[in-house]
Amino acid sequence: MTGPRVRFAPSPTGFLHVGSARASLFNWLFARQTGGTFILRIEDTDAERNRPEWFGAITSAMTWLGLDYDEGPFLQSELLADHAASAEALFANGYLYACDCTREEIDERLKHHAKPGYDGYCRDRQVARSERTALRFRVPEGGVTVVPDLIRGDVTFPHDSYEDFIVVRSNGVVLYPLANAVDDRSMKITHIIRGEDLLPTTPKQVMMWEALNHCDGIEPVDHPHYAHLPLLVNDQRKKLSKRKDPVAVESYRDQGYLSDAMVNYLALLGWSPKGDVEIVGRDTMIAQFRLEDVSHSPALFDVKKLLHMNGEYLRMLTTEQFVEAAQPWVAPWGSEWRPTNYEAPWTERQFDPALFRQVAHLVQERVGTLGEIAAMVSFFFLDDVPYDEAAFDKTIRHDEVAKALLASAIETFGSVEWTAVVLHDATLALGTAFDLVLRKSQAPIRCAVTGTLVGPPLFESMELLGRDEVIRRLRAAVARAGE
RNA sequence: GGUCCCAUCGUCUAGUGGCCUAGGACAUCACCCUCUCAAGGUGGAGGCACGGGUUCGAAUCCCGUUGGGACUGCCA
Repeated sequence: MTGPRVRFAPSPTGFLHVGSARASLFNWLFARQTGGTFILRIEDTDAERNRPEWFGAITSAMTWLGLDYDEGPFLQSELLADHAASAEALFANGYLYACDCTREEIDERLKHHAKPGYDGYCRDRQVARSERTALRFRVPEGGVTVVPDLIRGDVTFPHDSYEDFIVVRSNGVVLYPLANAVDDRSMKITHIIRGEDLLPTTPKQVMMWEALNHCDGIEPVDHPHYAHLPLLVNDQRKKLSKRKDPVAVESYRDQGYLSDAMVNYLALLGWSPKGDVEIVGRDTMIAQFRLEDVSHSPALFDVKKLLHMNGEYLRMLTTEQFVEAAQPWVAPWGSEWRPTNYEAPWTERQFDPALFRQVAHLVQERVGTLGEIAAMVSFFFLDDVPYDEAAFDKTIRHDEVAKALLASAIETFGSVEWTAVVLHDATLALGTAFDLVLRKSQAPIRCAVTGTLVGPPLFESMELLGRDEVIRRLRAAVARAGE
């Protein structure tokens, strides 16, 4: 394999962040288009923040999204020896120096200076290394580092704006900028595609990459190409927050968003396919994707548009596919995967798969997510109609005409041919007798049969429910109104 | 404060000097369809942040202003 090599390198925080998912998607699209290699690397060096058991959430979310990787997952925690060796080489070649300053001491010294950070106090003190010393990188004095970015062009950073940053903590852990660069070198990464928030730290990595290339005994490696993707922001125009914003990909899956819709929507954030069509499959995205075409400005993650797009995808499904996709929400007990903290409104005994199959097309064009299905069809399976009290009061309990109409309906429906068309006509005739238009005459019947005023088409629903059950419900509603 | 990034309808975007009277999508409004709710159809409103330049010609190139954001940790 001689194509580009790219990697997705998330830290395991318990779920896949939508911003990370998009970064992963763009890496994947680039790799698939160029015949390159897509590598998954879990950045778990910060033992205090990372939970080993959490990276499973990342791989399962990626699998759901269809972002298959060619190598990995590699755990950065298993590459610690490499990091340490590189740090030693940098130290031996004079690029790193020991520092025993505490944060307090530095703050004290810098109290009267406007510029925060580090003052270079230990730069030339030849401090002996100990378990109290960290290793800092000797940032070149003067000059600049240029980051070649495929999306933004060359970005120039003056060295003066960088303090001598810490590379190795006093406890021996090699920090992100070096660990990341070392792994990218050993994995022969050619293109680093990641979020724009990492752009300011990129010069550190470039400087260390360059320093490594000049260390004795280390084979020089070509610098990679960079591509910094625009940030995903919330309606405050701030970077998506793990605390305040719904960012877990898993939660969208739980709500019943389709993988294809999610991927399509994510791709549209910062990129767009040719022409006026936005609904495009993975093949089209792979064929048309260009890093050069990626937008420069932050994009707002708009759930409304995602919801619309999901509805479009839901409606493109055949009824069979729709029924299949709905299983985790309508029959979770028989489903391999099921949404977390979810319970169907009915029991396995109450649920009738054959009936659901017949009902499915009635809801397929009405829902935005698979998670909305159950509430819409629960009246088919529940023995006790789930009444919307406000609707019941308004259309039945406090309406004497409606009560009389229901009584007539019970009589009429007892003998008519049991098809949606006939039921429609019968209700129309019933309405005429009471001087009501169909929209009015169907309301109390709908409420009595389904419990609410909104839902799937009434007459088809009644046909599927059957004469006996419908009449039972009409009687129950009349009795209930008389209580 | 410093460094860097960014700037087309409310939102996501098309647009790479003349095809722009700025196109599409979501949201929104109206109408149509209609047994409810949706879905669907038709139509409307809505934008090049501002100021200078360059050019015969600028949404597109340059400069400045303003505004927004990211980073600035012994996190990643």
